[in-house]
Order: sequence, then C-alpha cells, then structure tokens
Amino acid sequence: MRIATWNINSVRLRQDMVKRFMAEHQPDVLCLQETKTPDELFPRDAFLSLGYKHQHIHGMKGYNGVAILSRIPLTNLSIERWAGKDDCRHIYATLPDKTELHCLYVPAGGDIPDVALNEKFAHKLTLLDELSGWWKNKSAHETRKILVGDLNIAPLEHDVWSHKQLLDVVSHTPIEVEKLGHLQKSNGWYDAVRHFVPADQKLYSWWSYRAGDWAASNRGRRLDHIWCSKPLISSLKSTKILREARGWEPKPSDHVPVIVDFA
DNA sequence: ATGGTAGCGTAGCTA
Repeated sequence: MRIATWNINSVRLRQDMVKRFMAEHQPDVLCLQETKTPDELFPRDAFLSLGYKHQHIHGMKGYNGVAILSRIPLTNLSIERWAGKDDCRHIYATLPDKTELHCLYVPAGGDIPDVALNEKFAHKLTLLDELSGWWKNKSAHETRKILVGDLNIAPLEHDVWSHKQLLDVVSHTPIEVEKLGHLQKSNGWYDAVRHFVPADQKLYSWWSYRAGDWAASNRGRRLDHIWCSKPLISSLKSTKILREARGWEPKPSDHVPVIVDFA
C-alpha cells in the first residue's frame, strides 16, 4: 500500500505533473494540498484513465484546497472545518481495511511569529490546538489512522537547513514545534518518514521559489509529513522523498512528493 | 536588513 502526499500549488496548472508522478511512482492513494480550484473546476477526468477513480475533493477559488485521489475505494468521505473558517484544509476518508486517512493543509502562518501582531500566525496555532483537542476527545489511539499533508512546520533540528537561523522564522519557531508535538501526542501519532531516516540526517520536502538556485543553495525545510497511528507502525515498509521533482519542467511545485509504503 | 519567485486572476493577497 503506497501512500503519497504532495503540495501541488495549483492542480490545474500542474495536472500533467500529477499524472507523471502517478505513472512513474504508482501511489495507491495520492493526497494533494493547495489545489487552488473550486470543485467544479477540478480536473477529475485527467486522473481517471490512470485508475484514480475514487476521488474526495474539497477546494475553493484561488487558495488552499485538498484532495484524495485513490485507486482503491474510499468510504465515509468527510470534511472538517477549523478556527471558524471554511477554507478547505482538512478532508478524510476510510480505506477498505478501515484505516482512516486524513489529508491536511495547515496554514503557513505569515511572516511574523507573534500572535498579537499577526493574525495568520494566530490562526495557525489555533487550528493546531483545535485539532489536538479533537483527537484527544476521540481517544481511539488503537485504531488504524494515517495523517498526511503540508503541516507547514519543520519540527526537528535537521528538518531545516539551519536550525539556528530559522529559530525565529515561521515554520520552525519553538511555539510551533511545541504545538505540533501536542498534535502528535493527541492521537499517539508516529512520524512514519523519520522511522526510516535518523534524526541527525538532513531531510527536506520544500525549497523556496525565491532562491536563485534551489539545488545549489539547498536551503530546504521538511514541511510535508506522513504520520500513522500505533497499530500501523509494524506495517511500515519504506519511505521516499522525491527531491528530483523540485526540478521537474516546465514549472515545478515548491514542494515535492513524500511517499510511505505500508505492508 | 532587504528582497528575492510563484499562482490566481488581473489588484493584491497568500505562500
């Protein structure tokens, strides 16, 4: 069972790139973030011929938007709304073995890491708090669940190119790392990617568009994650972060696909 | 300390 997640930064602009990824890497389920399109304009048909006929999409005009594209049946298609907004950041569905799969897009949070000065940062922290409370209340840590998405936080020292230089930069501040830790604790979530890659090794899934030469400067961050609940840890088989996709022509996303294989 | 690029949609917001 191959699960993949990718912040695609416009699914309409990059639908051929999504198809390339599907053809070359054969995910059973692909979760997308930042689809940036209302549901009626989502290119559903483009993915049907490759076998992704089970589709759970939830988008809006211009911003955000999430999608689950699957070759295996999805049931209980659900949408959640957080922090008093209806901004298309969280959907989930049930896989045939009853595993609940969540596709999440956490707000980037703006530039200033201060809730008093920056309401986008406050929104980010509020959403994380609400999600933590939600899973805590469910208290069903022993059920099979997978959480994937652009969480817009790089929690570990080697999830960023320079821990010291990014301590005040939104995505790697101590308060965000703490909130993400609470989220992880709320359901006993386990980092399925770091399971395979030791914490002292650099690992990135995003490189800014603003760098002159992203590959040469290599100032990346690991913002995209795949987590699983405890019962799935023993099924973990392998992982891959598709760095090369950052260079895909003609116009790459600034994020690359993250893949985990489960038995 | 500053400014650098990209997408949507055609100004300015968000990332």
